[in-house]
Amino acid sequence: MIVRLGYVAMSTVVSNASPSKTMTAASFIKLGDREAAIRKLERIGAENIHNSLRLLRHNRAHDIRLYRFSSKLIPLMTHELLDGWDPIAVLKEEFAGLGAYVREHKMRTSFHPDHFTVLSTPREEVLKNSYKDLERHCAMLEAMGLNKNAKCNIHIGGSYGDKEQSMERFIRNFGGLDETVRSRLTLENDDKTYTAAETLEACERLQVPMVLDLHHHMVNHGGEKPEELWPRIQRTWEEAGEDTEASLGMPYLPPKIHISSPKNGRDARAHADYVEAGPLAEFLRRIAADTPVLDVMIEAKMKDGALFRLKEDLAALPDIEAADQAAIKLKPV
DNA sequence: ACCTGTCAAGTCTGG
DNA sequence: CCAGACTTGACAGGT
Repeated sequence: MIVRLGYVAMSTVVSNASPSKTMTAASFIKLGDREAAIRKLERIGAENIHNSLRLLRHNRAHDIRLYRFSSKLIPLMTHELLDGWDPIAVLKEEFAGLGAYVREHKMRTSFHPDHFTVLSTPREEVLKNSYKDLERHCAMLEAMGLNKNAKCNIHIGGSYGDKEQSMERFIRNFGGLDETVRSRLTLENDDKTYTAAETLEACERLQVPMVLDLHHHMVNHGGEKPEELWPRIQRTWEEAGEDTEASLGMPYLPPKIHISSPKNGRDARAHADYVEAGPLAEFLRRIAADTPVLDVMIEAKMKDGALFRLKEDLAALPDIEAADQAAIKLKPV
């Protein structure tokens, strides 16, 4: 089994390369001149895209093919103050340049809109904003010229005192999305409400691939072992790829999981600086026989710094070896 | 250069 | 019905 490692948004290795610089609504208003303030937002957006490209070059140099873009690329993109503003059209060239690099090097990229995007919500306003946010994220991927292999990952959302009913509402609201958006989504189990087994059921009903978060599963589960759910999770990925040979250099779109380690015993949900190799290696061994390629997204405070350390720690185990700077393979035992 | 409070957005809990 | 916690990187304003 080949395991490819990736990281999220920012680097702790490359300095001054934030892809998430922002502007507050208060300072937008304070500037007074609306047109000037909008130009400033666009400059920040262009800089964030430029830094994202710098990070992709860094990734390329270190064999990292898996990367999640920052959801804060364009500040205040869906804020009501900026109604009528179309930053994606304005930054068309910048987005196209970023996407061209992704395609040239056959990288796998994604977005993860933050927790304000909630399709299980009973509130009309929240749903409307969630639709808008998802549409904008997909529009950015379109502007990059990336096909359906570039996904948008979200959670099911809140339970509002009735988990089953909220799940049904999620399914209904999901159906209200445009097909072009739906076909880019993945669903991830969360650390408080919907477990991996429950998320998997939604994925099977909606025919959406599932991203298994092993850390979330550890703190929120119904007693199932992740390897027991794995064959079904893997099946949700079977139809998810598009033209993968040309765009990713792979025969299919590999399943993806998230990994992080608890910060400490007291707050088991918080993310630690680095990722412990042991528990991940244990899971990998259990699924290795039936999983030729797995993509693992690292969610640790030290970002790519944690990636390199994890790769070294994994490669030091007797049944694992390095495949390159950012991937490992499990030797058959 | 460094420190601290604040920030667009949502949900949950407790009062 | 409302305040505060949750959580993250970065701003804003201070020293």
